[in-house]
Amino acid sequence: MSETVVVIDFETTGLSPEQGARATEVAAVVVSNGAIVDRYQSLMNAGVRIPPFIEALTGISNRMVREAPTAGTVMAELADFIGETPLVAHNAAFDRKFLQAELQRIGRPQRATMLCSMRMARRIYPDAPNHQLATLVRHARVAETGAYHRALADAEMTAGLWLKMRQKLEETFKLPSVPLALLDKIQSAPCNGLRGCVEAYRRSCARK
DNA sequence: TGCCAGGCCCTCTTTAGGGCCTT
Repeated sequence: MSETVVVIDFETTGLSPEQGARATEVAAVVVSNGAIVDRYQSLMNAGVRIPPFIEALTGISNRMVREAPTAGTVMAELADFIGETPLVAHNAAFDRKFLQAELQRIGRPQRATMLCSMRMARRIYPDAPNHQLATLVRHARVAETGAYHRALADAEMTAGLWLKMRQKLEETFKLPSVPLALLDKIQSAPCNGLRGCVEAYRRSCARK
């Protein structure tokens, strides 16, 4: 039994909302008891032009977005979908700033916590060639569910990676479960502090 | 094609610099 999380992924027109970048697509998948149990995905029309480089990167064209629901409509649906469930994203700092910026535009502050699968992977797979999502998916033998740089496929593969990392922690340290509180401590500790985090967690459990 | 930002992380470090990662 593991706590439910929502894995989220944004495709955007650039790297920073403060520089005018907007979301073009979002996906969120609910992960519960070791599997994806629900999905949300939508392109969104924020009324901005997608640069050619981003069109080539994601395959999301200006024409596709023109025919999509407005960003406000999609973000309201997304906010209802995720509620206050803890979130996970690959390089969460990136998705967090777009989630906050887009929700702020519709007056829906985001309260859920967000864990980072990339920070977690740096601690659990320190020997991976690098910690890009695509590399980690291959390294951890996660099923590839679609094209990279599309929101639903990236969210699903991040969810798969998340489940593999939890499984590896359980097997390596003989843990009956891996609570989010422990994962939060692991991702906040130094990269070489994984074992120390787990041992501290064991001691805290033994005292209870 | 890859710059734009910014937080994380390592090291030839901590009074800093540069690579990684996301689009």
